[in-house]
Amino acid sequence: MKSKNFRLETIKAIISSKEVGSQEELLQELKKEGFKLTQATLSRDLKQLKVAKAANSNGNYVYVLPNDTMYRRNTQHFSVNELLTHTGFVSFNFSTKVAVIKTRPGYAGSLAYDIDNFGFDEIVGTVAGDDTILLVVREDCNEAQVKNALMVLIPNIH
Amino acid sequence: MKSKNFRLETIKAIISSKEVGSQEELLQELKKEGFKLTQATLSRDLKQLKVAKAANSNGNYVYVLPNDTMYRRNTQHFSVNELLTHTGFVSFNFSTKVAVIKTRPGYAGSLAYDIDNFGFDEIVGTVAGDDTILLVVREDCNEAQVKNALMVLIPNIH
DNA sequence: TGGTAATTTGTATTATTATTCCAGAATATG
DNA sequence: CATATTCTGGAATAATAATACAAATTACCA
Repeated sequence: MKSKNFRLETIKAIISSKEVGSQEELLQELKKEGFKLTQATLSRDLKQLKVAKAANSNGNYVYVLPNDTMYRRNTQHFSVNELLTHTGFVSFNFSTKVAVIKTRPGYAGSLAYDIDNFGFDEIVGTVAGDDTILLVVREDCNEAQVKNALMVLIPNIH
Repeated sequence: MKSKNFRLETIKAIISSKEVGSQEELLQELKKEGFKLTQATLSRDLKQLKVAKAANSNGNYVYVLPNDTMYRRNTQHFSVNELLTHTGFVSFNFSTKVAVIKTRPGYAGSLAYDIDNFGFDEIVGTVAGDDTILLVVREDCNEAQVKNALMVLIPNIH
């Protein structure tokens, strides 16, 4: 029981201390630590550890340790479209190149994040509190245009 | 600029609502939503979104959305061995099938987690507070055995 | 508006990872 | 101790995902 668990611990330790991009690479690191195993076994280990591989901000793929939030799913089964709708949106107001979106408490951040991420041409930037988002609108855009654009993320904006 | 961002949003929506196990599968879902694209493009999308793939508790591989904690690395560069050592361990005491580990404040949870995960035969279960872990020890194990076993995780336990 | 730069995409190919089959070790268990 | 269970390597192979390259599309600016 010792050897395997120790190997798994070591894998976690390696992954959490340095960026590893492939199983080959990880095998090398493990070899350095005195382990001898094949890619097949490592693949099994990673599966058991639920280690994931994803791109980092540098555009490299790296292994990452799992955490519970990763696996959280929207239990309520909405359609994809409905899902996109559940943004906590409450109201939309416009005033001279500044738009204000009110959301349900706590929703402002994530909605603003989505808006930022979407990269709307019409929107210069956003600032979010807990239930309010300020949108700075591009000079040559009007309320209708902004509303229209946001409809992709907030279908019930009208 | 619209089409792609909308596709990315949809990918996130799909992944966060159902378990998807391969890019092929995800392509099908996207097709259902009216997108037409190739595996190559999807691969690039997933890279950009930093979507990860890992095993879930059912032994299936699923895509998971990234979260910041995933990418946290131990910046201080310890050797793997040193890393395994930094558990916040402070002291170990034993009293009739119950062991008590004191840790530095805040470390009890993660150490207990590691202990649980290791699956020591000698340990029936653990309960952790903020700086204290209670270990319930198997009837036929003594202090030395437990200490010995734990040494894998806490090299400086002696 | 025309033209160039930058981004996005598909195709084809390569790289990487998961799994299979199987037999032999290693470990647990009673 | 004997048997059952788990683990592993070896050797492919199947499955999956990443990318080089060129074409197409879109953004941007004088």
